[in-house]
Amino acid sequence: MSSQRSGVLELAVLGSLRETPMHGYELRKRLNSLLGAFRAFGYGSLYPCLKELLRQGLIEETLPGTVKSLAGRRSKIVYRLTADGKERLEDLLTQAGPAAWEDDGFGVHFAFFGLTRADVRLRILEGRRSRLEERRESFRAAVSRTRERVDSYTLELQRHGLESVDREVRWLNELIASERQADQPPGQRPGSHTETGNHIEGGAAGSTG
Amino acid sequence: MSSQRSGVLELAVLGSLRETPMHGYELRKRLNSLLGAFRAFGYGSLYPCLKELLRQGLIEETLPGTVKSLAGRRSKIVYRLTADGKERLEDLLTQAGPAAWEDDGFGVHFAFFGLTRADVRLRILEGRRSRLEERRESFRAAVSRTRERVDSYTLELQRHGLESVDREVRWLNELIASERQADQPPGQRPGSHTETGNHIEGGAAGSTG
DNA sequence: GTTAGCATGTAAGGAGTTACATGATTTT
DNA sequence: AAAATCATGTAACTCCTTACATGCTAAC
Repeated sequence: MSSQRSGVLELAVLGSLRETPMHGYELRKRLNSLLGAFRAFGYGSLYPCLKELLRQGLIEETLPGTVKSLAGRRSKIVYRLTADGKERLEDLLTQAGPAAWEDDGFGVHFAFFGLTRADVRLRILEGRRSRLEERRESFRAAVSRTRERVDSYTLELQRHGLESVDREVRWLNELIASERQADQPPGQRPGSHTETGNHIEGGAAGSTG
Repeated sequence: MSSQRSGVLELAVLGSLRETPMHGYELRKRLNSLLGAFRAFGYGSLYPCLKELLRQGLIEETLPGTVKSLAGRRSKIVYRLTADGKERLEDLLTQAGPAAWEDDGFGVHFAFFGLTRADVRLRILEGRRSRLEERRESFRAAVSRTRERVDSYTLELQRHGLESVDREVRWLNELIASERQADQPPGQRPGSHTETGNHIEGGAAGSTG
């Protein structure tokens, strides 16, 4: 009701505002285009979240005009991170616990990998992989356990699920290898991974379409 | 709290109990092995749901045959569908609305395709495909919109998402083709655009039932 | 001068989850 | 007889969703 303490939204909002101050409406569009696959938030989620973050002093309103020259438009409230908000974001980005391995959490964390420390990135990717490997094993067990007692749709569901999980594990393997390789040269710190830094390209880009 | 009116759990529980009467603990294991990829329910979800279904008269308790002489205290409660429960299940299985196209809903509906009418199966598969095609388009839009302004992780996330969605669309295409072929015998479908390129031989069409 | 879309919110509540509590039965 | 696991439940809570309400403003 009154306190959105954790969950994916807070991270998504803080992460987005860190890069670009925005007002709520725009934020929602950005978020939903960024995370399209995983989630889609409504205003009913966003505005209460912004309100709560404001109350906690993690973000602040900046009246239009002070930021970019929006030529006198009013009734827009542009939010940006405060110092506390940046600290909080750092905390969230550094938390590589189970929440970062579940479907939603992983998607959001990955979306902000650009702001995340290299060692944390690796821990999240590996945690996610373990999580999926568990799932894969339980799938395999299910398939072999129910091989005869089950109709063909159930079987197909499990088969397809198994294949999807398997694919994602391989994707993660490539990402992890890529991260490790980028981590090899001593002293290489993130900061400019635009074209030549620690990009992902080689591994995961199958480009088969 | 007190009423689990809709949602995936009800369908999952009714569908499972239709095939085999069970007690809660076993039901949970079955469910989580059946749906492993999509969801995993805890007892805190299941027992309240069973309680509510009982209250609605959709399921009933049946005492296990081997009851040890325990005055008033039963150790296992086996549930099975009532006539009303079967009716309700029919209803749920026939509902091919948006809820059956979202991730969770689709998984559960698909898991019980063996109990679902052929035309409803087709509608669900096609609805799901449309849903994913929408998602794919919004992904494509996002990718081309942000091609230059975005770091490589975000790009990779979108690329991977796009590929996953694409794969699932192809999977659905095969399933739909397979369903259509199994549906052919009565006669040709009038005015349907058959862009059917590849069908799934020995695939998911119900031959094992 | 009214539709369409931008922009901001609130109240109520859904659909589970988490943590906890307890007893029965099987295994060691 | 201790440990493990089977089995059933509840209270409190979380995180978000839905439906609603409102005003501004750009466009036709």
